[in-house]
Amino acid sequence: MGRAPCCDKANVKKGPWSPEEDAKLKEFIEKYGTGGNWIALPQKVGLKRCGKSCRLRWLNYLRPNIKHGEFSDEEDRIICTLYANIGSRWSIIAAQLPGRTDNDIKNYWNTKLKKKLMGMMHSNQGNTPPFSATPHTQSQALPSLSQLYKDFSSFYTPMIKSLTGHESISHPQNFLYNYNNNNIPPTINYQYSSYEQNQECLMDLKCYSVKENMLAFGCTEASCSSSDGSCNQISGGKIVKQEEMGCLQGLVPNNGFEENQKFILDYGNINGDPFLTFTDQKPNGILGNSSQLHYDIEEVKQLISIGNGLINDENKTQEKGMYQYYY
DNA sequence: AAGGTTGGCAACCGCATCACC
DNA sequence: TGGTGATGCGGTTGCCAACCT
Repeated sequence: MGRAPCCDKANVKKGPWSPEEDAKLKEFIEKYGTGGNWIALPQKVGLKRCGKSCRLRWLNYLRPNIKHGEFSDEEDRIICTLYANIGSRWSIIAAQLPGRTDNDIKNYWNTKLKKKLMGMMHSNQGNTPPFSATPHTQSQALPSLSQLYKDFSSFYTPMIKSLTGHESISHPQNFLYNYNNNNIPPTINYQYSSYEQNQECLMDLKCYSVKENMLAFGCTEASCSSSDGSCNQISGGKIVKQEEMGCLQGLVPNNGFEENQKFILDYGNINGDPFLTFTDQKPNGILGNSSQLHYDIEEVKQLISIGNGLINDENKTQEKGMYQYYY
């Protein structure tokens, strides 16, 4: 037996809203609010509409400060950046764009922005992306990190330039290469913080400094100002309490990873001292502990290419999963 | 001018999650 | 703590206007 429908389908009007219906709904909500119950609302307002339909109409069209019309370049850039990081989490993306609704952004992405990006990619050297869309298998050799960087630079930099206005990303600026995650094409995240300057915030994502920048997905502010000392951050699309994110409390020793979890590898080089940081990511997207280890680039490559299992700093084995390289 | 095609967008649907009892 | 209803989200549909042939 299926669940009961939220309203009497036979007696509700569907399709486009009339100006009269809009006016009724708007006036009622502005006067009395929703009362926390959308299902009961249409009856109170005197509309033959489903509660869900009323909610949608209000949120996407009638509520104050809704922005309609053309998206700015800045909005384009934010959408592209967040989409590259978190995918089609439209509500989270919308939260970063005041006045825009998730539906608006979704439609805009599907009808215009995606095509615009594809156009840029295809016009770039007339080539397909230099990264294999085939999921990585154990028998495949991973490309070297320096090769990844070269490929990335030559293929994506013109596109990024057109989106951001930035000339180029120069080594050792960090970028994120999302390898073996079954996305086609593999996702690229580009970031601009520099190791030298140890910037707290990346250019457009308001991310953390290098040590914590694996937390960068959709973060709001690096600082915390709420009265109780806690605050919410968005990580991997999930809102989590800051204190839940071990990374923010400093680098803590890693004691191994749970099975089938993802992790992020952060390769860097400070004053000629290469390091590898990996951060475990729970299945729900929350990032947990991280450790900083000192390997050279060949060791990193070797580490990445070893087979299944868990990763920790003692046995240097790894699980299959999503590998995100920072340079 | 008319029919067909495409693009844009509002709205709907079904599912997952949340909140409350 | 499990059940139930409400809410929120993302994917999809369908309508309409603009454009093409």
